[in-house]
Amino acid sequence: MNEHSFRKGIVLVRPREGDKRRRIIDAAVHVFSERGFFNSRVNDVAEAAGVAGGTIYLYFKNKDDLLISVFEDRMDTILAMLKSELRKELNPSGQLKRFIELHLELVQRDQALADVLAVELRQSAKFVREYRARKFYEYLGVAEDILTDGIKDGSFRADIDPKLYRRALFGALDELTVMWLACAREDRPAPCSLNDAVNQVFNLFVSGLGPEAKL
Amino acid sequence: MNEHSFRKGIVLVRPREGDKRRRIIDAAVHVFSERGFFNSRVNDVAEAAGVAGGTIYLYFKNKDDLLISVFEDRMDTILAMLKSELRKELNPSGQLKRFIELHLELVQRDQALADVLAVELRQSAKFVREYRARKFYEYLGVAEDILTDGIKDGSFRADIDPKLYRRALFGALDELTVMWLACAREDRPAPCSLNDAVNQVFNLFVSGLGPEAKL
Amino acid sequence: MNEHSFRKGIVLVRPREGDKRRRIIDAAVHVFSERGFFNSRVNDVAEAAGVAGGTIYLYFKNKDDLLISVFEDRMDTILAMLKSELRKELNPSGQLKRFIELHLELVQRDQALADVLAVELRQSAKFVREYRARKFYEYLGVAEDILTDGIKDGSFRADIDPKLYRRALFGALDELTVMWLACAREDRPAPCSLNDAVNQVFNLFVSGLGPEAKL
Amino acid sequence: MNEHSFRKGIVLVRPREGDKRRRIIDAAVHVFSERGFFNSRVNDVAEAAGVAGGTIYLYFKNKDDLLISVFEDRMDTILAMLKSELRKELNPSGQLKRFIELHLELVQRDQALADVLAVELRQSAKFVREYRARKFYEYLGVAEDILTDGIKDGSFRADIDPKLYRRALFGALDELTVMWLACAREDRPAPCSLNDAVNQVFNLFVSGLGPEAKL
DNA sequence: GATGAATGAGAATTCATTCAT
DNA sequence: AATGAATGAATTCTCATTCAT
Repeated sequence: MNEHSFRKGIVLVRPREGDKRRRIIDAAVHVFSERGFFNSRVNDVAEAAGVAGGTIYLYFKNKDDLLISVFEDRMDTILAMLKSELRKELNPSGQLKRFIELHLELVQRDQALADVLAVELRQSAKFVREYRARKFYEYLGVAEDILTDGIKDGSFRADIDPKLYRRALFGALDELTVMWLACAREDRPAPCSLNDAVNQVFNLFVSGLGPEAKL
Repeated sequence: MNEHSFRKGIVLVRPREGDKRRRIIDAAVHVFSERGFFNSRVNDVAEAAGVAGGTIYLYFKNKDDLLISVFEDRMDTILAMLKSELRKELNPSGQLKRFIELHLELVQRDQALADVLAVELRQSAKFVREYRARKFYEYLGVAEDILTDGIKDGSFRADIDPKLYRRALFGALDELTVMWLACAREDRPAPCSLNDAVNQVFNLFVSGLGPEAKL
Repeated sequence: MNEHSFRKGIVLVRPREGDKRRRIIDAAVHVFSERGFFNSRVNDVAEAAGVAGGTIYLYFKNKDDLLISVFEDRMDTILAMLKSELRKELNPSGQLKRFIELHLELVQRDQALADVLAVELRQSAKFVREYRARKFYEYLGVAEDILTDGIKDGSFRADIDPKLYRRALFGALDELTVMWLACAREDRPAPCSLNDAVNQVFNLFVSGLGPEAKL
Repeated sequence: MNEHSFRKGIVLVRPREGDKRRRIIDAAVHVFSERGFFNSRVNDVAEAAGVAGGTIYLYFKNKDDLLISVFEDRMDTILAMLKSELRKELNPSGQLKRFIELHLELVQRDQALADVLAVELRQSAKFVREYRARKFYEYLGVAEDILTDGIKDGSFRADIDPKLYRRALFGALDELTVMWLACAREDRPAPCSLNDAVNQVFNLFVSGLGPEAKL
């Protein structure tokens, strides 16, 4: 809210700036992930965040807004991380591999978040149909940029539609996410190591299934 | 809607056995697709089906059961059609292409159904987490069979994990579905023809992105 | 709702037609009168009417609508009664006296109703500011007609503004209503008999109105 | 609003004692008038007064107390003004006319206040039923005194009940007030000039009261 | 089987009031 | 004194489900 009301490095730092809002969002990720968005009560989130029910409404317009805020908050972090990491890669091929790696790493590291982003967010009609657009397209945009760069420099074939491929890539990763979450939930072991998954998806997208593809 | 399907007091046209159940399921597909499962009222479905609210409960245990029944009903049809169509294809490569084609055709032919299958089914906690499994795995199984057959007969590389690939394939198709539905909803033209989409996805999976792959 | 779904005089009369709606309105008059509109809970009304809370919402859009419906329902009855009674009077002077009499009689006969009409209805901003108009003006219109008729036939002075006088008359009666209600509430005796009140108000208004003022 | 009424760090213009209380009451008149008492939030009043929400509770016990305080504060002023003005009039007839005049002038001068006094004060159950009494009866008492004086000195008929007539007078004026406020709110022109209204009401009451009715 | 009126548990949201700073 | 973030009790309204007809 008022992020600048204290002076850095001086004693009078307002304790835990943005604390409540942050705690609520963090709690929401876990509660929504656990029970699902529609089955979670706002008070569940409040309790998990250690605040009173009404407090949620000081920071969020309503339950939907809370869901959207969770999304925005997390996506901001993820997008920043993603861009910064990809900048370290030299060529589109490396970037694509890193993109896949980062996506799947994230899923493993924070399953609750993965669940909210991959499953719960699709619930709110309002979300999928009206809001999903912005940050989501930014994420897709990152993938698309890799593809167009690769086409330009000749690492990828020129006859593909980047808009279609970025979707296919996202869909594949998203579905693997759902699979992984299901395993975790049912205490089944993951079907393969993260490394294997990354390699397989990378190979799929770069070389395809064809036996003579990859020489 | 149904007030005239028989004549009062006369023995006549007893509406076809199973008529109501069918009409309710058909209505549910459209209502759930329109408003989303959680935002749909049971009475909305009843009204759309031209039956009274209570009638739903003569055919389905509860709202969740209705959703599950929609899924089972449609999946049965789809799986039967899918299997029968694939039997006509001679080799795994042709089957894969046909599989992609049939999936995407389905989306175009019946968008409401596609929407329910692709989006709404992820919703009900009960669903994604407990139910989705059966018929959905059967669908995935069809894809997996194609892959394993292809590996066996040498048309596909041996170093792929069919369980992972079938998911990636489904995820890619699913996400394209979502994209298509979004276009339809917002009256934007679809990004490309069905034929193009089939080819691109097929190429992606069979040949990958590599420029010199498929010679 | 469906007032015509039964045939009068035949056995199969649907028991107590409009029963619930009627009972809710009757209950609302008493509950609102007792606790005040804003301090009444919808469930109080439901309980008083002997129905479940949700049932209210089958008959009324919301709490405000219930208040407005109470008003409309009662005013319809009152206006019908008023007009029918006034038709029996031969001249404006007699009608004016009867109008005053009926207004004050009503207050004495049904204090809960009087309280809702005179006090509680002024609470709902929506009501006073947007709705009050219609039926209320019809009531005022009855008074105005008497005044204009009286002016025409010479029983009342011609230099008065009927729009102003009808308001003054209503205001005087309304305020007496409030006074009477306060007495009843506090178990004080009414300040005077109904007859006296009628005569005094009549004298006040008629003598003031008379062209050569009551000789 | 108030940020510049004193200079920081300098002893200077300590805002007038009672400043906050006054500002809150003034704000309350407007906010209550605008939205109605029950629909006004305490914070609305605070904001309008330019103070923090909690500050209200340094000056008033609770929301009801605020309403009562508004009433008392305004009525004190009005009663003082009223008495002082009436003292300038020589006879009951002149006083009655002046009373009417002052009442209606008040409405025109400060419509927000008039609205609160005429409409909102009937609201709070606590109010109409317990509190309204005191200052309101003092106001009525002023009217009654005029009437009894007039009866004593023969300017008014002896057969009237001053308790009834003072109510009728107040009610008439009150209702005209409501009418005026409605016009103001809907940007309709007032039905007549203030002078006309005063004369009409005066004629209504005085001619009706006159022993041989104003010849 | 079919109906649809009735139910009542459940949830989101509001807002008067408090109190640590 | 003043603040305004936080509280949590209270209330409206919704809707899956039941059941008498």
